[in-house]
Amino acid sequence: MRVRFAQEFGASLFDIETANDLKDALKQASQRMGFDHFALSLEARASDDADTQMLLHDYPDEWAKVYTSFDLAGRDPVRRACDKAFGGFTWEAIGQLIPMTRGDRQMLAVGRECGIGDGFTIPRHLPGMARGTFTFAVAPDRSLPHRWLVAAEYLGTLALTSALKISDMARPVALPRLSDRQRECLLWVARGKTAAETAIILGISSETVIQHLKMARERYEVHCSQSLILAALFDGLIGFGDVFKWQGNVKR
Amino acid sequence: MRVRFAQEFGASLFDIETANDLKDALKQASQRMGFDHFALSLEARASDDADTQMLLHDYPDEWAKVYTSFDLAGRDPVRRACDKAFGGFTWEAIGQLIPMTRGDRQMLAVGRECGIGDGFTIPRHLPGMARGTFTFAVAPDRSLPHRWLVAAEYLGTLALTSALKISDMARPVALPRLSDRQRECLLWVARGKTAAETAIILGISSETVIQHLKMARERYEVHCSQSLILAALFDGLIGFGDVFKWQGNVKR
DNA sequence: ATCGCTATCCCCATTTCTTGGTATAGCGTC
DNA sequence: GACGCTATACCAAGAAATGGGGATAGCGAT
Repeated sequence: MRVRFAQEFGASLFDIETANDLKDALKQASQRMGFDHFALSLEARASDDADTQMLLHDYPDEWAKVYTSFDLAGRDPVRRACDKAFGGFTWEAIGQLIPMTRGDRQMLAVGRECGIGDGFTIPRHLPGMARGTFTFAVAPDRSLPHRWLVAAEYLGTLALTSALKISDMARPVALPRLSDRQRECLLWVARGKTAAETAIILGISSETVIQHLKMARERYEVHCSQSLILAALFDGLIGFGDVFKWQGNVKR
Repeated sequence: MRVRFAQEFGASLFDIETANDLKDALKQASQRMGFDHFALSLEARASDDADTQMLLHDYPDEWAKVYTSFDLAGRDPVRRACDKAFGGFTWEAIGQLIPMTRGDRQMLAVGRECGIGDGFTIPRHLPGMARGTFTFAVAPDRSLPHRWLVAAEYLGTLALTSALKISDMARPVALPRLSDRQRECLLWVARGKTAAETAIILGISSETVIQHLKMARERYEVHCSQSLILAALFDGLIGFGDVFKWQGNVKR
């Protein structure tokens, strides 16, 4: 029965062509499945500054207002957990994915006061293209319809696929290209070495290392090494394995 | 019935602790669901370490031999399609995701000759950490059990999660804990702000920001902000979403 | 009520990064 | 050969980070 619903509703998503239609359909479906609210968030890389974000939700106004006006996105534990999970997770299990600070717990509590209780969030990522999340949530006095989570995982994915299609965000951006030397310097800096140390390791002048990093920053259009490292990491140019493994000890 | 199976089998995955047990369980489950074969592939990001790859499958020996000996992974259309889809896709629909060359079709044909017909592949990616795929396949003369795809999307995800857990068991127990303020400062620095700018944003003295960062570095036992950011990112204390959403009008 | 933790603020010396230049040499293409 | 691109190397000024000292106040728990 639930599988049937998921398949039929999923199929209907393919015909949807506007964000508004998608929102209405998702609202209906989420309530039909026993959830009180949904939220779809999609962020994509785009070549120019076209619209790169899509946010559809039927959260209480109060929560939306609090969330945006208090800059809560930056400390949202749900967002962080999304970088740690292959699939959907319930909010009560976030503590198993990431360390929860006091502020994190407080934020969830504020959410409850605004009418958002427990939730089930499905994170999805297309490297170099887009990232999205789909959340099903219930009111504070209710519990998640666990029997629907299997269908939710499926439908959340399809909803994000549909949103991606609608927003025409599917165009990948040309990734900045770094030379081997630039990447090598970047990697050693990411490992915590200074430019001078990197110079010794690579057997070149420290000025040259600085120049390589300078060029790399220009290509990524960032102005500090932190941003450069994060961008390269996000794009897959370097990986955590590259950074941590050389340290030998498996501390992390 | 299918949801029930997905939930029960999914729950059983949490207790699995070795790759062999996982393989046996997946083999059983995939056949129970009407598939003939499965394949799980997980690559944790590292440049040159064998331990960071996991490949579990029950494909025919012949296909596995052809695949590896001809290094077909580099030109596998299924792998390419994985970079384009948020969720599971059937192989017959690959043409809608990526342009199919003659070589692509030929490769699928070779697969059929080796006993692999149609398939349903679920791609998953954790930026900077890992990438994985889970494939359910059937023999050439059979068709995919479409009613099971909803459950497959769910179980494939859980299987990858389980594989990640298994391969990552050397994780340290006690993660350094940062205070909310420390994390907040760290986050703004990761976003490319200087300590002075962060101070203005948070409405505190720049000396205090510096102090918070100092403490955070001490707790993580690193001596530079780069290492601090990477460690916090790896541990899930901050996330890519936290960082990039605030980079002006998002380039990334 | 004391202890531990946190948040806030301050000073200083030194190192490192960032940005703006310039310059040489090699390599492949047109 | 001229042109564009890349890797290499150097200089200088100013901004920023790092590591070493401090101090006060609040808050919750034992």
